[in-house]
Amino acid sequence: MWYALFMRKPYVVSINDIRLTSVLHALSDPRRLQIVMSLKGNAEQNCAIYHDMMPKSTLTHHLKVLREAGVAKVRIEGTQHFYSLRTEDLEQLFPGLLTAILNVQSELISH
Amino acid sequence: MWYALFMRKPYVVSINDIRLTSVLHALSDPRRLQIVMSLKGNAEQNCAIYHDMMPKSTLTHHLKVLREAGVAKVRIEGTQHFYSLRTEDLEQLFPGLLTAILNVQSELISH
DNA sequence: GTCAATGTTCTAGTTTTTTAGTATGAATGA
DNA sequence: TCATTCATACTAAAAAACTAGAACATTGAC
Repeated sequence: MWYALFMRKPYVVSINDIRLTSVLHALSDPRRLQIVMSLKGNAEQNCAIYHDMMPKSTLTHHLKVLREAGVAKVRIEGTQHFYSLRTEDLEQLFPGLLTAILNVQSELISH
Repeated sequence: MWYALFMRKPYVVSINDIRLTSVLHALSDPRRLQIVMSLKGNAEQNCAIYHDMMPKSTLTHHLKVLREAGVAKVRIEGTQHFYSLRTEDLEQLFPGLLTAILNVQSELISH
């Protein structure tokens, strides 16, 4: 379609629209938090590594929540999507928050 | 007083049962986060100050979520309930987390 | 063009959460 | 005892979130 050129880049939430409640909500789901933990240390992950965690459509949903909250961003390369955390943006808005969360021991994450 | 022994103590979540996802979920609601912010700096607040924010039963619900997640605790004095944050427990489990959240500027909290 | 690989969108069913009215309980003072 | 205050419990309805199957879209290789 004619607008395909504009859709190649996924919508990214402006740093000015990131809000704490949305970020906390995005991080409050065990599966999303697991995804976020896997992106620790500026890691970039392809969706494929999560496919044993959940069905594709469920994964897409969770990644969308993370993107729309401003927690994660995606880089598209061919047919593959590579996800990473918006570490700098989050640090700027909420100093120390992401670090504190990423440092939590796995036993304390969820029941 | 002798009958103090029979006084109902509110259920308190053991520190061993506090989980990050539950804490983040509790903090992800704008009204609950507003309550938490009002408890900053070891403040202790009586429920009454929140009564212009929402109906009593709604307030009770939100306070219960905060208590059950291990974010807040309550001290009962007569008919009044005084709420405060479990600052030390949270700092022990999730170093830096609560501080990071309490330091967020109000404009960045919610839409 | 056709095909396979990779993800998204659409949709619906289920579960969880939020809200708030009403009823109930516990403590206090007259 | 009785009324009052303060807060929780119960209940039901509405809203939001989660899950996942099926269809669709995009890319790259042949």
